[in-house]
Amino acid sequence: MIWTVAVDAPLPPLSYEIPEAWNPERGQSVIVPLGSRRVHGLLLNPASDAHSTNSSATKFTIKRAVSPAADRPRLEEARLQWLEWLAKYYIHSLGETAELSFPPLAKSGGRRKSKKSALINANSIQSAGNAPAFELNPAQREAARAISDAEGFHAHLLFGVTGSGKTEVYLECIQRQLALGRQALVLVPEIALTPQLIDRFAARLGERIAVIHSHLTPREKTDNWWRAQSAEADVLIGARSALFCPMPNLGLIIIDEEHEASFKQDESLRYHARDAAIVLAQKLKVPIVLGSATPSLETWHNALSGKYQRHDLPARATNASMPEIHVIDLRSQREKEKIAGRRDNDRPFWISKELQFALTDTLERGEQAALFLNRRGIAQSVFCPACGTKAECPNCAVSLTLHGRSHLVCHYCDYHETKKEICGECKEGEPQPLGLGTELLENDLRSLFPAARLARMDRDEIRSREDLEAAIRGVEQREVDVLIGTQMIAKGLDFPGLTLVGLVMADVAFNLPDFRASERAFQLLTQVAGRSGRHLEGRRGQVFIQTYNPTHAAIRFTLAHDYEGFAREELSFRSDLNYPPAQRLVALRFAGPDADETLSTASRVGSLARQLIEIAPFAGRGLDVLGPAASPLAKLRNQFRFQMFIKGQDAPALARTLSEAIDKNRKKLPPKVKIHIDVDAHHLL
DNA sequence: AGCACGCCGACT
DNA sequence: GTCGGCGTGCTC
Repeated sequence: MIWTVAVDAPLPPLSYEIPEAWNPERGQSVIVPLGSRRVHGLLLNPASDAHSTNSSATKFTIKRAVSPAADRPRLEEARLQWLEWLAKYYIHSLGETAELSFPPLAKSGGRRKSKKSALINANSIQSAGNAPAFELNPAQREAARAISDAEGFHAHLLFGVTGSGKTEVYLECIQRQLALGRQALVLVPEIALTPQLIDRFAARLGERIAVIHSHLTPREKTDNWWRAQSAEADVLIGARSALFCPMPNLGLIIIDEEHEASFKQDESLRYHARDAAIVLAQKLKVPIVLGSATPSLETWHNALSGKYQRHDLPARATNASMPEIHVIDLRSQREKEKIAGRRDNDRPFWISKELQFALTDTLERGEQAALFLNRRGIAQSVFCPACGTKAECPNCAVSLTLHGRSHLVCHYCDYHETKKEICGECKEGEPQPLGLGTELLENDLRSLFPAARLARMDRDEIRSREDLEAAIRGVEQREVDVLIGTQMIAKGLDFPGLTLVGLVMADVAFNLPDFRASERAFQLLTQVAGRSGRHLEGRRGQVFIQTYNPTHAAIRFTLAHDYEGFAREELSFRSDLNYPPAQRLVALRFAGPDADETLSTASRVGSLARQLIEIAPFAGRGLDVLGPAASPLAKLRNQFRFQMFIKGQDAPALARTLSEAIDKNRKKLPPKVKIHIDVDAHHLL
């Protein structure tokens, strides 16, 4: 019996002989020979005789499968169709896509108890039964009811301001599903998968939860996968990859912080977990909830058009008010100082008087503050005042960042060198630091507030999940007065003592050559601001945004707590320029060791794309090809980078056709130039 | 992707 | 003499 089999290799499905005694069925896994190796394969369809004779006429002989894959359960039809959709839409091998549905190791022979308790705090589980029944407020109750009442596929947007208690709505919806004997899947951004979140779920749902994320060991992943797959766990909480776990009774999918960029995978299968989850929910005919205080414009667009049903949580769940936001214009700050002819000697250049006073107040009250800056290190770069030379990475087209007193580091590869006392170019000037980073903030604050206990959270300080957890615990237990951090402190953290947030230089977020920069800046500003005063009563949390560009839309609308206003303005801009969500966008990336060769390859693919647009079925459908042009990060790790964009509703379809054309002509193109197609690309640098 | 095969350069 | 660099081609 001949079957087409999706093999775990970057190849289209291949034909294999499957013994009838195995009772082969679509969706079953087998082991097949491939060249000199043995790989996993997924049975797709029995090949019709006509087909098999046809293809066997073309020189290869069909091999026999080795064995059934003993510990891989059969995938159900809805999941198979979903995998087929994923592979086609994101232009990736079906076999490699299917491979994501299975755990990295073989099933263990029992003794799994100890691992699990290490993951989930025992105290939280114990309190599960007697956790006080949480009183939902009317908005939460109405949202949970509306989401739970509808049967079958429905997409919901839970639009709740920071601190509005979206998690309580999720929990209510989950418990209703569990009562019906179904399972639930909760996807959260990787960074949010802290004990803070898991404990909260465990406290309400007990021990029947499983967790999957990239910081687990293969053994832990495998064990949690089996607990969800066997329905020993009712709820699976995980990062994007958890979507692939074949849960048998899935009744509800939740995507928390759906706007988060980390839901888009940037290599291999370049899927967006939120979009993939929507399609999975459709195939499984189950409801899906997207939650955010700052929805992605894609999601907002779908809510406006009625594709998604919207539920609002307009106020914080506690009695706390939204924080009070102050915008500090750094330009006028400079002016004032010039006029005064002096500046306070003890005040670092990056902190305004207003923010300094607010910090002093907060510390005197015994409350906590957080300073946010989206940059690590001491200084962005060092430059020579005599000849103007800037220290650059020899492997990447980026400047070297100063860490500590004299350590120059590349943030994109592992290159580092020691800062010279005298400029290597002109042998005259002494290289000076330029700009600022979190490490500098920490140093300066240490002298400014010697009594304050400081903690820094960025990629230099926090290298493991354990570090992250320890740092969070430190702030929770009030062992820290001022928290200094990058992106890392922006997301989902809930610290009751935190009443002041300072954004040291908001501009870093929106001065990027990416059409989503403004959206991301707004989300970041709103989310960071949302950490302040979440549990204050009778007084508002304080937020200071320092910027050189106070009229930027991201700042204006954050100041007014006006997501809808921001979305309206930004959507009209996107629509004018044919950017998503008005149109679809596909990025083609070219990377190779030789700039000319890489560019000429990109150009050839570009003219191929333009030719394809001229012919059916794409002709006259408003497709646009932009570029190729050098990427904003023109060289990384000695690879020159160029990119090209396809815009238009049919962009993914054109990309598929283009991909086939590239494959067919692959031997005519230089082998060292890597070509990647990114459907619905998000990172454009 | 992974692996074999094959063709050149530089060592024990 | 052979070890190993990677360019090329193939996998039912």
